[in-house]
Amino acid sequence: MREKLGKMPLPIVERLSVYLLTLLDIKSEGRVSVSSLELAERNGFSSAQVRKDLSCFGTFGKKGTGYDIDLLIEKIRGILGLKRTWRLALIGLGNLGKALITHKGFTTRAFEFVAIFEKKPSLVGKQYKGIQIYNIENLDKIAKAKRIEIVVLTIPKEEVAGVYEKVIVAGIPAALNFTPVRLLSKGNTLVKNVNFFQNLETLTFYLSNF
Amino acid sequence: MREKLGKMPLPIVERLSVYLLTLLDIKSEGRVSVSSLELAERNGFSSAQVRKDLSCFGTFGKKGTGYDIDLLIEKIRGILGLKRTWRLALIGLGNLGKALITHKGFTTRAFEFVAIFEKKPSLVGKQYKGIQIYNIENLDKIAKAKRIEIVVLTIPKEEVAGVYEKVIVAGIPAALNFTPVRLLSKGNTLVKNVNFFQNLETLTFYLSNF
DNA sequence: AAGAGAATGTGAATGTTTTCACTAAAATAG
DNA sequence: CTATTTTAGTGAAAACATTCACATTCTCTT
Repeated sequence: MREKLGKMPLPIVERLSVYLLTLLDIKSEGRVSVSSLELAERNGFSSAQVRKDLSCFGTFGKKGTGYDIDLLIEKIRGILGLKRTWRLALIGLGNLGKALITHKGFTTRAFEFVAIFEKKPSLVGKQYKGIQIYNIENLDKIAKAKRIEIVVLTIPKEEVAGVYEKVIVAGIPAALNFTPVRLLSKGNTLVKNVNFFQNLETLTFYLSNF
Repeated sequence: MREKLGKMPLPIVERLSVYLLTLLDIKSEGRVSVSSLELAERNGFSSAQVRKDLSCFGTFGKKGTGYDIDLLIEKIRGILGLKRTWRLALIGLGNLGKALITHKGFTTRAFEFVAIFEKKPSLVGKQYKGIQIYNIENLDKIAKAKRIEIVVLTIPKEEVAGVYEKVIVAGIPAALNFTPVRLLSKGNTLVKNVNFFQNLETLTFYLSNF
C-alpha cells in the first residue's frame, strides 16, 4: 500500500472519481457487491488496474467475492475528501456561471456555492438563486469571512489575469478554471483547468487523422 | 518524425491545443517568433517536451531563433484539423446547453452549431439563437441531411443511454459528453467525456491530502 | 467435507512518456 | 571574421503507468 497521498498520480485520482460514480450507479440497481472486472468493463479499464488503483489506499476487497459496494463507496468518499461539504464561490455570473450555479449536481454532491463575485455594478449587492453577489474588489475580505475553499472561474479572457492575482493574494486554496486562459498553480492556490475547446480539438485531431 | 497520427498519444494532442492558444496569445502581443523554452514556461511544461512534441509532426523551428509564430500556428491548425469548420449539434437545450450555444468561443473557432435536439415538445419546431430545434427521434435523418459531425450532449443522466444509442445508430463520428454518465467510444462514434465533478474531486483529493 | 471456481492483491515484466544531454545550426557580439 | 550565445532536434536514459500472471483466500456445489 502506497504512502504519500499528496504525490498520488493524477490518473489514479481521476479513476477513483469514475469508480465512485459507477459504484453509486450499481448501488442504485440494488446490488451489494461488485468485482474489479465489472468495475473495469463498465469504464473501459482493465481489472488489474482497478485492483492496483484501490490497493494504493488499502485492501478493501474480499477474495472470491469482490468489493462490498457500500464499504467501497465510503472508502473512496473518504479518500477524495467528499465526506464534508466544500464551500465554493463563483466568479463571473455569465451564461456558463448561471448554468453551473443552477446545476443540480453540485448540491447533490459535496459542493455548495456560498458567494458570487461579479464585475457588473448593477448586480453587486443583489442575489442570484439565493446567493449573495459581491464586488470582486472585496474578494480577500469575503473569502475569509465566508471561508471560501474553491473558486470557480467563468469570466471573460480579458479579466482572468487580474482576477487570478486577487485569488492568489486572498490565499484561496483552489480554483476550477473554465476560462480559455490556462492558469498554473501559484502561491497556495491549486488550479485545475477545464477547457472545452481542448476537448473538441482532441476530437477533431483524431477525426482528421483516421 | 513519428508516423501514425491516429495513434498519437493523447497527452501530445492535448498539449498541441495548449501551444496553439499560447501562440495566438503571443501573436496578439505583436511578436513573430518564440522559443520552445518560452512556450514551455508559459504552460508549466519543459522545453524538451515542447520540442519533442512538435518533432512528431515535422521540423518547424530554426536553430538559434526558435519557431516562427505564424508558421507554427498554421502547422498546428493543420495537425488538429482546424483549417475547416466542424458541424456540431447540441442535444439537450437546458441551462448548460444554452450557455454553450451562446458561448463566443465556438464561432470564433472552427465550430458551428447547425442543429439542436430537444425532448420538450413545446420547443420542437422552434429556433434558439437562430438554430432550428428538432425532435431527437429524427436524429438519424437530420444528422445525414445536416452533415452533423460532432454532437454535444447536455441532457439529464436518465436520458443518456437512450440518446447515445441513437447517436451510434446514426453513425455520427464524434460526441462531446457533458453528462455525468461516462460513455465509451462505440461503433464509429468517438467519445470525449467532460466531467466537472471529476475535476472538482481531483481538487478536493489534493486539498485533503496536503 | 472436498474440490472447483471466483476473485483479490501484488511482484515482476512490459509499455509509455518525459527528461537528459549532446550535436549542430543559426544569430549575435566583439 | 571569429568566438560566444542561443536554440532546435534527437537518441539514450530515467521515470512513470499499465498489464501480466500467479499465490492466496473465500464461496459454492455436490
